[in-house]
Amino acid sequence: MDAFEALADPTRREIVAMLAARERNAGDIAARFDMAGPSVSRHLKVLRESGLIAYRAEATSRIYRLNEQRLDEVQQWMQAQLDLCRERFDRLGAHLDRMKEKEEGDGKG
Amino acid sequence: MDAFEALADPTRREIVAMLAARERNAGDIAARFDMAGPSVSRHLKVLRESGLIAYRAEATSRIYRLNEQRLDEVQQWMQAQLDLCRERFDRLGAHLDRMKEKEEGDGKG
DNA sequence: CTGCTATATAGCAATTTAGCTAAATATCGC
DNA sequence: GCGATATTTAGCTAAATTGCTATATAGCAG
Repeated sequence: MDAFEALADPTRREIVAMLAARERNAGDIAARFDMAGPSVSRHLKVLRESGLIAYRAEATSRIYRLNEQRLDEVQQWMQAQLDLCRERFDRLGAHLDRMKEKEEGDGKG
Repeated sequence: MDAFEALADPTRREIVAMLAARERNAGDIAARFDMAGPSVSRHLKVLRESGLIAYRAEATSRIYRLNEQRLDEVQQWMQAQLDLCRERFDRLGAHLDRMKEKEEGDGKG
């Protein structure tokens, strides 16, 4: 999953956010950045190669759109880590609960 | 949010996944990789500075744990983009539904 | 085919990164 | 304090990345 690498750059994250709202052509995207056109074009290429975005040609312009599926893959990896993290936390909570109940059951306190 | 940059590296993602399951000391983490200890140590540093992990010292070892909060921030950014994406898709669906109803109401077809 | 617009690629310089080995730091047992 | 263990920092090199400008490609208007 090379998408993580693509998302490491703030310019590319902005592009992703722009395209999450709606599709846009390369020129509109480039216009939003204080950066030479070719530089933005390269960012688009990285995003394309990561599978996070795709485009269709329309006359002379290329209309970019987000590829939800790839974005979802990244999302799910993140979610999986969080789930593991929280599951562990829950187990700890349950464990402490059991300890507490046992203590109370022992007539201690 | 520098955490995205930290997550760009596959070794660091593996470390995150390891720590999502449970906390571990630096040596255990390093042992899992076919890489010199100092190299792993540097990855740990990057993760630390990104706020994704933290550690506590215990005797001579440093016990690392995931910082769920930072992970959650990344997760939420991802989720926000997906939500935007899907919301737009829903609007399109609703729009098409309205079109279809209108057509049927027109007695066309 | 020519010129115009939209976009991408080539090639370059500066910066960053990931790996390595060697050395420093810190804790523990004596 | 000394030696052993655990871990990090320093300093290096090779490779990758980012930005730039100049050039190439592709469709459209005439």
